[in-house]
Amino acid sequence: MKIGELAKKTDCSVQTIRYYEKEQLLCTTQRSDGNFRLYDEAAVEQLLFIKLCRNLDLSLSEIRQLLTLKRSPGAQCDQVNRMMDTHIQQVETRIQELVQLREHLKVLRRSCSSGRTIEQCGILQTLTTNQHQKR
Amino acid sequence: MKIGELAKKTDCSVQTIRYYEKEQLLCTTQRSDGNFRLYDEAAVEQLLFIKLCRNLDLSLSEIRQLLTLKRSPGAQCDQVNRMMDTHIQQVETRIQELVQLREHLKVLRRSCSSGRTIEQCGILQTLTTNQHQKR
DNA sequence: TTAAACTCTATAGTTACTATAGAGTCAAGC
DNA sequence: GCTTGACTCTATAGTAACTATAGAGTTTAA
Repeated sequence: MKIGELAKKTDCSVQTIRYYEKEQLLCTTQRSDGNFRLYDEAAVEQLLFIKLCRNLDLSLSEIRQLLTLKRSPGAQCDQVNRMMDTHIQQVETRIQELVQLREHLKVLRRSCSSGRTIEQCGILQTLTTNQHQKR
Repeated sequence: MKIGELAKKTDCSVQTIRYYEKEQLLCTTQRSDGNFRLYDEAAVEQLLFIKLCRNLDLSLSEIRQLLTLKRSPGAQCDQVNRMMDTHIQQVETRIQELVQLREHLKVLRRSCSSGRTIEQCGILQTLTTNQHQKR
């Protein structure tokens, strides 16, 4: 199958597939006489695996590691578990940051109302005041 | 004051200050005989304002708009309020996405335990299975 | 006077793509 | 055989908000 068909099957853009190849997430494939990339079912599986990982917000580098690990089925899988733990922790941290940010934004928003001028704007006043607090 | 002093006063890197100037968040300043940028207290205030906005995760483009608005003190400030509302909504959405992602990751993590091999790894098995769910 | 510390511009790198230009390939219809 | 359209190829630039570097010039203190 050519790249367009693979793209359709996996709901991935053609450019993204070529990008993944360049980034070593997909191996270089056979080429046709006219220099077109040719793929098989294994490529579909691999690409779907990559997509699932991306949906989990794993980086391409992390996915690359997972793909490497998959190639040694007898090795310990602790590294996979550790990667997930670290990743979960990062998501957790980001959620907490955003929750705080949201509260900060809401407080700020409440300091203004409609019908005011820029000069009277509670938001701009707060941001311009010299109390320069951090996140 | 030269750029290094401004950087120290605002806890901003020298490169970032030059970058902000290029991006029109800071106006071009006077230069010394030796072509060094020279700043005054107003620049400190402006840069601190930008930093506060960045801490609120506002984009440089949004900050640029705010700075423009600040220059017409008589205009209505509804635009500022709308920008905040939109921004709060975006943060809200992102939090919800991340909370879902976290749950998904936790479920996945529970499918594996220590001491397994790659072949037995619950995480990799789940990701390799053909149930290709979306986020 | 000379060395250290500072500043300047311009450029490349980061992440994970997306978009484009310009060229080649292939299949179907005339 | 020829043309047209759909597809593919490579290479390059753009995105956001910086960070890092090279190579040059300036200033200040010893």
